Amino acid sequence: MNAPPLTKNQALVFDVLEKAEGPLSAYTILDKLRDHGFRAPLQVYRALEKLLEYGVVHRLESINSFVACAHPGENCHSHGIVAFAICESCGQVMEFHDHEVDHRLMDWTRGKKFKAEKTTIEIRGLCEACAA
Amino acid sequence: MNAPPLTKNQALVFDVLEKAEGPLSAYTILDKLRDHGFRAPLQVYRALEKLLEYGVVHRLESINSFVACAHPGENCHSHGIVAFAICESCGQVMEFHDHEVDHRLMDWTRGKKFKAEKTTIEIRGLCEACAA
DNA sequence: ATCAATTGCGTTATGCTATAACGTGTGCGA
DNA sequence: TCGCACACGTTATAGCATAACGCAATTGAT
Repeated sequence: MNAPPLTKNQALVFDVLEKAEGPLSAYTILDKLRDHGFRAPLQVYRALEKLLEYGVVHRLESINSFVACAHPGENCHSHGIVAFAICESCGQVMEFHDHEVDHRLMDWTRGKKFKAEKTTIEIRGLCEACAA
Repeated sequence: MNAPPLTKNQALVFDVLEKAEGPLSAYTILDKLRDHGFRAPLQVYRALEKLLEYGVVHRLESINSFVACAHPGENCHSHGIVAFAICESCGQVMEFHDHEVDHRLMDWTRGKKFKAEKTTIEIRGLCEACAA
């Protein structure tokens, strides 16, 4: 699932996410792109759908937001399960991968014959700077 | 954080969740409780807030729904991180705990000096019956 | 070359999820 | 008895996401 060349809207949305300090909601992205002609949520959601598919953007389920993948250029889907630590104070997101966690979860799903499609791991709390 | 006696609304909401086959959205709960006098979303959300606090109900972030804890009577918060496998076909939810996963995530947060408050692990896919 | 299928795009409308803000009543300890 | 905390009810609003329609551009098989 490597990313094909992005369309205009996809590139605009991706650009906003990449330049952002932290995760953004779809409507925040929309507002940032009004000057570029965006007028409706669907324009954002449709672009996001593709960017998620290509693996260059992640969705943070617990805060209804989106963030650019921390591994530009690479195919993030191949790193196994992606985990996130989200600071509830400053909004910063750290993305990481842990193969041992993947392994444990896969063991569990295998044992239950559960066919996993998409796994979410999100840790909310305070980053080092904000916890001080 | 053991559960104090539930108020009327809390008991009603909890009862609906416990008798349900799978997770329910707040608005679905509301509809099921109209006969009991519920008229507004806040009545549900306020009850859910407490039930979540008491640990007798879990929120499934990835599907904006709520489910009764699978360990009635016990204090679920003491089991460590709760993980869920959610069947996208039949809606059934399996709740489980894996201390090794907890450890790995805690190791990571310790290393980053990240103060974890709430961790979400949700696996979406197909249960054994539905995958067949 | 042409037709059909696919994909992206724009727009309007709508539905679902969640909370703000205000007021009421009740119980309980100082 | 006063003040406080808490549950509750109601109205309104904010925030998140998609349905359904139509148009334009691209591609690719015949």
